[in-house]
Amino acid sequence: MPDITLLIDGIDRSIPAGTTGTELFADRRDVVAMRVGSELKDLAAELVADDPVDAVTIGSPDGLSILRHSCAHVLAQAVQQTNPDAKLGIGPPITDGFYYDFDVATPFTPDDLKAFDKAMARIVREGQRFSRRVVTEDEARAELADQPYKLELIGLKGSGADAAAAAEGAGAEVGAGELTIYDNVRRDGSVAWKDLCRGPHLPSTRLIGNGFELTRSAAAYWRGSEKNPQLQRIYGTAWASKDDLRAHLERLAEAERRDHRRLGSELDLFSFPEQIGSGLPVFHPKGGIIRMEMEEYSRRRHVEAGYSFVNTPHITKAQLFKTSGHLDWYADSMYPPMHLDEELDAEGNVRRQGQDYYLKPMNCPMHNLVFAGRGRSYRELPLRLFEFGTVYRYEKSGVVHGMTRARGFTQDDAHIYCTRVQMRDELASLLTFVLELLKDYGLNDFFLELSTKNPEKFVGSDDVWEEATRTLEEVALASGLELQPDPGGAAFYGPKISVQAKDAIGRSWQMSTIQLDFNLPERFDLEYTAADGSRQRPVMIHRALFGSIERFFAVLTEHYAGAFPPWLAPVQVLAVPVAEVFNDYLAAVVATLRGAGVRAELDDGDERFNKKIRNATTQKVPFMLIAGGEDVEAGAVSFRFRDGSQRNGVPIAEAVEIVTDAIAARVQV
RNA sequence: GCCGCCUUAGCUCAGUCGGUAGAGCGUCUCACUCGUAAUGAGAAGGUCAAGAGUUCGAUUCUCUUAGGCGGCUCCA
Repeated sequence: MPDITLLIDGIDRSIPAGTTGTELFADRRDVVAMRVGSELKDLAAELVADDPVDAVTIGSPDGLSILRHSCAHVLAQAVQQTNPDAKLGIGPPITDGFYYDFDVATPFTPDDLKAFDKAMARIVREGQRFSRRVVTEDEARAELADQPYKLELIGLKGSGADAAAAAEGAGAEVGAGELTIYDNVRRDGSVAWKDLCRGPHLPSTRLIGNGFELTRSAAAYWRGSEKNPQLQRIYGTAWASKDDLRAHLERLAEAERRDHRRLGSELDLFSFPEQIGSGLPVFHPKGGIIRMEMEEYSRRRHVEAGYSFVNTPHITKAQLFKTSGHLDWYADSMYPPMHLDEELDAEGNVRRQGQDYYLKPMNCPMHNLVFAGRGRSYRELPLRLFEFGTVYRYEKSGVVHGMTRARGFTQDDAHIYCTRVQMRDELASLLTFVLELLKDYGLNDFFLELSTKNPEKFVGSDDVWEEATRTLEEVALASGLELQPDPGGAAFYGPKISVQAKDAIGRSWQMSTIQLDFNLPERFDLEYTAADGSRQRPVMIHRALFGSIERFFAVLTEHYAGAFPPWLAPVQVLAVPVAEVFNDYLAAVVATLRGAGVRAELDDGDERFNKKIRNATTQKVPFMLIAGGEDVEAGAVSFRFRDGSQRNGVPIAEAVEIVTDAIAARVQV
């Protein structure tokens, strides 16, 4: 057989024609697939000249996706073993795992999942081979006659529609090019199961090993649309090894421990009283202090940055939201109106027309009224209006989630009115301002996302869009941060940059947004007088830095795992006497600290010393100040820090300085 | 809004195959108190989420409502 020459893992090699990946990588057990040119393929594929080949190892991102996808097939096989009537939806790999959707008469129970887990382990041990087979559309239809959802996917492909776009995850079933079915072949050659799938897959189920686990089941709409039937989705996670699985589960446990809803009640920060209503938080004293510090620092920085402060009501007549367009577009997610001031005569006829009042879902219309309150000169621009504005949105009951998705929340909302010429500088300084401020709160790892025009849905002229988008992009690139495009992701009224921050355990959160608006200045007919005396339309920039205080509070709580840096900590110093006789001594130290503006408390309860240490530790107080006989004699105190380390015999004046310095520098300790 | 699960003391959770309930932590009281993560004893605390139904009897079974959790959809 003639040899062919091709680039294998970057090295030119000569191999016999017809060689498969299996043969090529026979001595590399961690290789589960290969990348041929730009395409991922099964190891069983034959190699041809010219296309460079790279090994895909099971631990690589591609390898893990393949593992997870194969694991989804094993799940589906397990489900159909016990439930042959289950109709198959789609089963793609996702971050950290996979899912598979099934149409079944009754939803799955946790016990079902356990049973599937066991059945999957058996299938894995059987070492079934994944075998790829090209079929024609007619053959596929015949084989999958009892699988309506698969037939629908075939139909989508046949119609030339992009199946991946038509159904999220469906790209895993039918890709571009030929239709393929994967057979799961037992060692004796019999076919255990099959599924319409583009692949690639692991060579054998055995490679899945024991690094997988089914995690939950939930309903999901077929092809992601509320109009379609709901299927039962089973989620699982899968890793290259049991150790990797354990590490993943430990990360989940850590996230669970940091959950702001849990820490919020453990540290007595906030709650959601049922009597008030879903998604409407109340802040307790300790959470209230944190929030106050967050706001105070933000206010100070905004003053320094040349912002003007405004305050606007929570409720307004309907006309304002007709002008802004909210009632046309977003009435569904607004609280319904109260109808006021209607008067009826004795016959029940309307004598005086009533008025609808709405809770505000956004602050911008109010700020526009401030702008429009009198004639504006170009000399006033940029005019930056800032407000901690509380808004109310009637979120669907299923989406309310702690403080990250509430129904009542406070935006640190600013609207900046500037000329088109000023737009670039304003955006550039805004982005710098936003990033600097976020860093002061302890977030350091950012990336940006640029949402650009949706050609189907936008207002404003093309050239303004283009200029604004180009400006946003340049400003974003100049920041040196990673920039991810989000084509078509802009709202209809203007392009947007969003700042995403990664927290201490690597999760990213969307924080600030900076958004151009070409719509509201038109709707409110906003104008300023230019230097030449002409009336001009200002450019409007919406900007929320925290997004919402509640959400930012939640993110910081999870980022710090409740151990806030001293400047934010509700109790900054807890003084713990070694025994009761030192209460007075420490009370004086606490008074000194309070005089220096420190939130210091004395634990003069009748717990024993060790218990007090423990209490302060579980409350995550940054500084514990301890005093006993030795300290009193020396006119000193002893520190115990969060990590358990100590610094004993510190003179009181120095101790106060240590604490006040840490607070002023906003450092973590 | 949709699907599933859940709701027992302030918190975390046992329990009752239908006969009105327990623990730990926390709270309160008393005693104890000298060096870095839990002193001991006692007490209080529950319309078993709310309402309706079935039943001799419901915290337990059924339905409705509210709230929560996990997804889906949505997120100006």
